[in-house]
Amino acid sequence: MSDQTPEDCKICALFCDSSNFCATLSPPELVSLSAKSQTTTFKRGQTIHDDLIARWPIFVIESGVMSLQHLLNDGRKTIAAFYTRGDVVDMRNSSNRKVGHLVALSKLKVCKLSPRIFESIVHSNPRARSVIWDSLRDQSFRAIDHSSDLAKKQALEKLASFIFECSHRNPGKSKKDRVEIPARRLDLAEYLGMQPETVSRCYKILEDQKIIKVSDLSLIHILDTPALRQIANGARAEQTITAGTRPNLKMRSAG
Amino acid sequence: MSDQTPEDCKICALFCDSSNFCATLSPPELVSLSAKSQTTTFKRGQTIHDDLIARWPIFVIESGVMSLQHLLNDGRKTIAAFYTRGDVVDMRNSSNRKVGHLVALSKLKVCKLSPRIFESIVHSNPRARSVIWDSLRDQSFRAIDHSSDLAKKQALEKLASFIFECSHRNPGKSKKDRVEIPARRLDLAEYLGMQPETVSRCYKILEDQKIIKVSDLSLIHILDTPALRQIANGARAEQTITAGTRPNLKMRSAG
DNA sequence: CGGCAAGTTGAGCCAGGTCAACTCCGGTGG
DNA sequence: CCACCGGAGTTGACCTGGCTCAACTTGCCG
Repeated sequence: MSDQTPEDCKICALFCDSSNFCATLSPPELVSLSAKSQTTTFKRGQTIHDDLIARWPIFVIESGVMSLQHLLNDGRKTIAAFYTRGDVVDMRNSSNRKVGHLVALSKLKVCKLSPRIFESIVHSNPRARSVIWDSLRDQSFRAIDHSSDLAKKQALEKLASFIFECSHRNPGKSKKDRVEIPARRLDLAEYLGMQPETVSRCYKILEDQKIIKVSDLSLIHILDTPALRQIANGARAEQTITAGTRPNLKMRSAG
Repeated sequence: MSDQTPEDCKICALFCDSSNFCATLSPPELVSLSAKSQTTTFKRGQTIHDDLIARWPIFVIESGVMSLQHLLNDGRKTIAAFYTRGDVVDMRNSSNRKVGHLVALSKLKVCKLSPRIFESIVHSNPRARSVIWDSLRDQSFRAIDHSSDLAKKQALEKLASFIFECSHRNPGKSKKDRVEIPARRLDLAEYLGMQPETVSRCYKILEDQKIIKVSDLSLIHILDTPALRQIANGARAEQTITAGTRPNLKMRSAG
């Protein structure tokens, strides 16, 4: 049975991650899906063009990070959603509505699936259907969560939420207290609806309060999970940006 | 054939609206779904309890408006999503993740569907599956759109976007320029991540600029669609809240 | 090593949050 | 039928979180 599994699939995100969508498939299904699929890579900043999406509306993120961006008329940019390893992106209605541009935020590898084969597998295999349905529903609720973060949370609270979101989204890699942030400060700001300067200041506050430690621009250690959770859930920090930085700055300039 | 259609179904939102999900069903399918479904009504402000959702995780909005609310620890409330007539709500993963509370925003009638029958229809009927899948994907993209509205738009821009969102969501009722707003000011504020006072001020600006006319708290007329569209798409209004109201207020107090 | 892009720090300002007073309206009871 | 009440909405005045702009530092790539 395993000897029938195509080689490529053994390392594929859809096979290993993504709640094992491909692992629910029978070998013949897997072979036929694999035969009609293609991987493509993108460099950071590259946009996935509309005509490519029209031809291959369904794909899986193999590695790297992809963003769905919206642009306002005057140039303000928003990252409306992130997709990471194992996420299944289904753009089959992108022609009906203006969903935005897909842009690679890092070196990105995607596996484009044949819509026809995908559909026929979803039809015939109830377990596969259930997995893919759950994943789609999960994306929907993730977007809803993100909306509510943006709606009422303050900058510090949004950042704290985001750290937990990252930690939940790659449970393998992060050993609970180590969280990988898959984006640059600028991207992060665009996702959280704030300015890069503000992101930077918020990180500083969390570091000063010994709640996190920023080892690298893309890797942080959570030192005090309950405190971070408190902030993320909106137990309104008495230390806001103003209260947090300005006294510190004064102290620093005084010392 | 039509004599086999259960009476209840003829007026059901899932049958008439919702891209005609039920209309794709064969009479026997419809009969079996109908037999195992139940309608329930809620009053404004009522929460749909978790145990009800656990037993009936899939339902359709027949009439009225339902909201998905998130609550922060210090009491700040957000309406993360609206559901209106024809929307299919699938909460089958609500146990895995904290999705929030479902609260009726008006007199609400929902039709609870048997998950088992629903699943079997989705399995056997490709057209029904495609319709329901599209609808779920649409909900997802709607949430993503909403995120990007909240992330970078100013208050006035968010309100303008919201008016278009309402107009698109019940294309039947609104005769292009008449838009029904299905929520109170307070709910609207919670959905758009702003204060009721600010919502009120923004309406006033749009009225003063002769872009809309508010006939009733829940019904507005769009007088200048291009201008409203401009604002919604972020062609940064030179008239912000401050610039809009304060001069007016001065004029008023001077006159 | 030089040049550019990303990130950080600082200072000032403004959009919108906050609080308080007032109006409007639907329901209730006398 | 009107007096009263309470909750929703509106208006005004003030205040602040975070945006803006500018200067600086850091890190990456050739």
